[in-house]
Amino acid sequence: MSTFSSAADAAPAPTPATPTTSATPDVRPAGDVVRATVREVPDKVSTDGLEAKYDAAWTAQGTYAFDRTRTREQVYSIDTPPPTVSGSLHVGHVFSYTHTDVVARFQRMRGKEVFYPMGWDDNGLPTERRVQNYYGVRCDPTLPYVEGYEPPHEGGEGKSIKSADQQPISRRNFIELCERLTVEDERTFEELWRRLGLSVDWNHHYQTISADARTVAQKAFLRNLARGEAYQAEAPGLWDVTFQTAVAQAELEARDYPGHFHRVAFHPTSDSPAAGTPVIIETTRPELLAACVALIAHPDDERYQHLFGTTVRSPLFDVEVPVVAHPAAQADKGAGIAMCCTFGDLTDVQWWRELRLPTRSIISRDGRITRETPAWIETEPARALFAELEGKTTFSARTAVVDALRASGDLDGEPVATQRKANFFEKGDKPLEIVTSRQWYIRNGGRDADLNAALLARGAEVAFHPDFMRVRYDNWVGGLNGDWLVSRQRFFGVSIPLWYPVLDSGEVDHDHPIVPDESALPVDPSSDVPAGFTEDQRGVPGGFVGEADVMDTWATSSLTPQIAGGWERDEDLFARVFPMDLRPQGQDIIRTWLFSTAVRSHLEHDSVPWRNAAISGWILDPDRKKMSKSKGNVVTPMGLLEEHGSDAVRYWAASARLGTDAAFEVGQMKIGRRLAIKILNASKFALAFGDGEIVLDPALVTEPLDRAMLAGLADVVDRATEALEAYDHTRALETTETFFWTFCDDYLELVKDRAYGAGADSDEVDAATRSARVALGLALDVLLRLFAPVVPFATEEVWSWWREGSIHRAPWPTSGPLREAAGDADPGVLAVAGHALAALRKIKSEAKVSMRTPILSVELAVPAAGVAGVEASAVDVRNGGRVEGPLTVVEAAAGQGDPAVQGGIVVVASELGEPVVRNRG
RNA sequence: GGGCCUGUAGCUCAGCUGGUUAGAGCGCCACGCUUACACCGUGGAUGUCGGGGGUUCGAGUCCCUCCGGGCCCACCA
Repeated sequence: MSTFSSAADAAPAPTPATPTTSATPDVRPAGDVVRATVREVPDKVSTDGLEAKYDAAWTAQGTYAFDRTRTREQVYSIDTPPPTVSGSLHVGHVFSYTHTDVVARFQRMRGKEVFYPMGWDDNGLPTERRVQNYYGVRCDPTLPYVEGYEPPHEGGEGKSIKSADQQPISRRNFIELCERLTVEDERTFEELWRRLGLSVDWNHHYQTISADARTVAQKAFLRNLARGEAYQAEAPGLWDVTFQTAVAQAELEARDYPGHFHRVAFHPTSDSPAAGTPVIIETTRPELLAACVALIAHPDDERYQHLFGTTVRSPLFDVEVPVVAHPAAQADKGAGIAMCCTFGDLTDVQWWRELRLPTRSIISRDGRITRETPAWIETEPARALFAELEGKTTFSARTAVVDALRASGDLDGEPVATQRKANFFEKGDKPLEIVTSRQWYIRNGGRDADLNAALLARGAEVAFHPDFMRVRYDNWVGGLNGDWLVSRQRFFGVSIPLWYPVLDSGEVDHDHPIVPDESALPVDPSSDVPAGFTEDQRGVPGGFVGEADVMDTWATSSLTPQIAGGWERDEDLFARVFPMDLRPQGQDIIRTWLFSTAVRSHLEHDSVPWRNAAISGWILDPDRKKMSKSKGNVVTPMGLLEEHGSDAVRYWAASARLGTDAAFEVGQMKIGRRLAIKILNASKFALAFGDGEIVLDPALVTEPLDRAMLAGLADVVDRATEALEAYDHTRALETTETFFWTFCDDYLELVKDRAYGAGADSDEVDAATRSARVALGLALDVLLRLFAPVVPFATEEVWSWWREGSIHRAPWPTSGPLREAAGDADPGVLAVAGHALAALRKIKSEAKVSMRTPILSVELAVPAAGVAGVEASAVDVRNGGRVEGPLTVVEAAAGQGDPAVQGGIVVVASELGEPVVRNRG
């Protein structure tokens, strides 16, 4: 499958089918009043089926199609996280992708042309495992490509297949199977995203294992190599014995690991001043005793001064090792004197390097003790003992060594259980070992203070949302202790695009890699042949060998802006979208994805990759634990959307701030559903008055209450806009929502009768009625657009009743026209009128009668500040409260009334009419 | 050990630069089928703002300290 199939590649851009697909500023010449005609309002509104209806409509109309003729300034580009296919999407994805979509929709309505691609991450261990099990194959890069290959079986879902039963195939065949398998996953994922209402331009999607992505990854690597930013080194490094691959610092995870302290006696040599007194060290890894190269204590440690410069002999293996001083040794740890082995941990590596100690490695790459007795073990009993350890796992070797120590009397006391921390590969389940190997690195500031400072400065150029997430970036960059290890000894992935000459001696010359021409990318060195060579020269003296390693999956994902933006493939597009505006992502991968992307962009483009980073929080279980992928599967995202509706689920997601963990709460979704339904119903009502023509002319709004409402709405628009500009969608939603409920509960009730035209005898609509109708139209017009980013389906449905085109291409509202209509009206008038209405309702509620019951007379004591407001809206208050007799307003005495209850308005006296009883069938 | 976030009504959360008597929704109680909505409406009850100190005329908000949750880094002798 091609990465960017379609419209996006072929300039010019698709012409939007509807005239309003491009946002225009919400400014119009005076007198150019929008006249909307209401049509087709359903008798019974519903949110059901809106997802399918509008997904189809948006696709057909190209509502979200990216117009690539726009300039960089007009574009808002998003570096979407590519979800791992072969995993499954869970509620956490729905949560964070909704946040991004809210931003995308807002920016689009603000007039930006939004570049919002979708990627699929199908390059990595999850896909590798899945392809193995599904097809019963495994990747063996030494094998040649087979044209038209068919796997032994298909659909071996669920159970894993022993590697012996897997058919070995070439890397290229393996990648093809991966692409075949992930097509289905991607279809499922796309269905979910469409149903959720992500306003992605589906013409722009990519796969991290596609030829285009591989080309970008390899090209960027070759550029790094050419500039000296990529290099190889033979060095001890962290190694996962299960996956048998080197592991990068960023993939480490410290976990608790049970172990034991063992006190082990070393014996000073006969010429030592300490001869005769054993030196006791403590170790949790006695199985490494044979790999001991020194005992090390802190230079200031009084206890060991007399030993520095002398030698001791190890127990059992009888190897002579020096006792040396090094400041990294800590007097308060263990016995204060450590056994340095090559290599037990990273401190050992440091000592080995700085003290120039010999290398005595006994752990092989499969995590077992070497199968050859090392030369430095000389005595016969020692060699015999080691022979027994050969091939054992570290676990059983430890038992054997401890037994031998106990037998020889060199174990001081019995092992003491302890809980220690060990480094694990985040996807592995055995502690990492340290083995020496040749690996490729990319400079990331871990060994270079200048580069480190430059990358910290890049971080400072990015606006983090929320800002405190920047600390994670700074801490990580500041704490780096080595360059980025990018080579992996895996079989599936993007190849490191290099070959090496084979010398006449038959040795491989790693120092002079053979580099492909960029035009030849992507290459697979295990099956492709470097220029100037032929396949029969592979692996023979005078010929070449291909680099067997693949790149770290982050080495590809760190280039998502380049992959999605068309770097070096579509430079015209790239110039319009890069550096991107937004990187949305989870907080857990700041040190990996976010940082590595910053590194690549800095090195290749001397630029930040994006200006903003929006970091979403976790979804927590009801028991406040992070909802893991496996647990998340209990509630499938599609099930959620089907049960509650997409608008409802989006509402739940949008209610949580960026960077803050949120509870998985069905209740919040129900509220969202209620909001969506309310939007439909209130809109239906607001559009129901008059002859169906809504004239959105601010000049026609004359009534104080209507003006007050619009003045309040103008404030809401300003506040919501400001919040969204600051990536605070929660505040924008809350502000809008609060206003909306007041609008429904109070304003609609107050204005209802006047809008119907009650009291107007003639066909001629009087000014007060017209004022209400116009105000309703203006308010609805704005409210719908304010809600559109969060509740795209219900708002689009309402829009379709009376407006042209998609609301999602309508301009974001501005407060200008509302203020024009409101004049100098005080928004407080609506609040006061609402309080007065509530006071009247309370009379009926306490009398336990229907709200339709008329009030024959009432006297209200209103706080001084509200008197004018109640008087100005008296007609509406009377209508809303069904006051059929006198409504008297007096000023409340100081201390009278509770401001928290009906704004301090107190009913002094009231008389109710006969309760209205009416049964509607 | 270092750092970040967090602790407000039974639940989920607002509370911006310190300023009347601390808010919302859900849930709960009572009432009401009102020509937008019963997937509804109306009214009501509910808080030692984690504890303790301090600054201030005034602290949920600022400072110190302790306690509880979550996370990141470091810690493998």
